Amino acid sequence: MVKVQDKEEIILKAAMDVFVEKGLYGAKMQEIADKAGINKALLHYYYRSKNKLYEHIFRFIFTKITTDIIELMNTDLPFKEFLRYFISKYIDLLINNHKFPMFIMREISHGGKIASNVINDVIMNEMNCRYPVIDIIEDAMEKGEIIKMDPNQIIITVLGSCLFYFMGENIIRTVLLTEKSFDRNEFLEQRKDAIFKIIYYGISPR
Amino acid sequence: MVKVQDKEEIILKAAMDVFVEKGLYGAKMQEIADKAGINKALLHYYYRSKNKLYEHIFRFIFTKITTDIIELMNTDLPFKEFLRYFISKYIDLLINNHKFPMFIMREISHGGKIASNVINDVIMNEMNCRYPVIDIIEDAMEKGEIIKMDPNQIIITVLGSCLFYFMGENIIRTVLLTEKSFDRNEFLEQRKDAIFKIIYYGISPR
DNA sequence: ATATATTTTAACCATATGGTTAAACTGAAA
DNA sequence: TTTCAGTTTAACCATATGGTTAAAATATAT
Repeated sequence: MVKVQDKEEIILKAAMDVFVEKGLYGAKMQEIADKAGINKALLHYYYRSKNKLYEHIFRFIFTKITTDIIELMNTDLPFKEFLRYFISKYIDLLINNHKFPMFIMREISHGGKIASNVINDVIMNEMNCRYPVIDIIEDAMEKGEIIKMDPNQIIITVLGSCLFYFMGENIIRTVLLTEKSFDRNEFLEQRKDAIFKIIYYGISPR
Repeated sequence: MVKVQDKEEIILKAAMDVFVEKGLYGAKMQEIADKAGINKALLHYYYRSKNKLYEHIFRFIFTKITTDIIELMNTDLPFKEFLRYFISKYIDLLINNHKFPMFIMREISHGGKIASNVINDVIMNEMNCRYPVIDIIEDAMEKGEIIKMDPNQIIITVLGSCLFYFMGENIIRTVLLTEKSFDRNEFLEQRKDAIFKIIYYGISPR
């Protein structure tokens, strides 16, 4: 017989697939139950309501990617290497979780309670006010390695450049990257390099 | 009495608000009817079904922003000025339609028929195979004004840098831009400048 | 083996929702 | 004024869906 913990994990995995794919409203409890190989009543037995289950999933995913990113920022590398390292590892992260950004953004853009509760919790716990990146960037500015500007502009440019491909992959592939021989892995390796070069030299003194 | 065309516009506006805010599944016909000040039956009288209405809205929005962007690219400016102009105008566009990108992305990421039909139609009509930007970029590379790299990397970086703020505004404001005195307009003006500088100098020869 | 607690299920229930229908209303043409 | 096409509405319908219940099945302890 399947152990409780395993069963819980099976359910969670099924729920995650469906919610990530279709969002809160588009997901149906029946579909989740089917995917987990159980029936609806058991789903409610484990997770009292759709909203509870959804919040569970959202919290799990949001926490995972937040801690992953914070992990990436926790380094002593000098700025240039840090930037290269961060971009590369962040894109690796996205390759392995390519549907998460859209899922999170979709939920956040709704501005519902579920998202904001989780976000507040996670930010309270994981991030203590000031993130290390800001310090790393400001330090590099002090040393004259990069030009002075609002560090947030740099951060948003890095994140946006990395994320956009994954959020819009379908349309980008339809409109922009239309070659039949397109090699996703190769392109993403080039992408790491391009983002690093553009941004690093874009903020270097001239 | 309200004219037919006006009424149609009222309905379309209401439907747009609700669909953009909540997506296909989250939107309810009743809510759209209420917002338009009519009842459900009339909604079905004008637009036979929810899917039809949704496709109408999606097509309208997708066409609008696509043609707006193509319009921006239709210029004779030299590369440097073109890049500055494009970023500035594109962000202005996003300021005035800040919920559209998320709406479009959400739909596209589903990969449903509705989106792909519309996209194929619009791309067939509006874009004839090769976009002017690629030419502008490759031209600048020939002249040695910018370094050689896959033009798509530049395009994706520009679009991602511009779009990301609008797609993730809620979370960015929560996590990154937390000052009470934050001035959105001022920040976005700075953003135009930052994106231009980072990318232009990032792809300039050194 | 028996009793007890925990899992799992089939059958229901109440409500929400997309969609229909037939009748009533309205404005303009004849 | 009458007529008729085009509008608008209230009342309905069928289905889907989140959620409940009570009983059956299973595991565990004694």
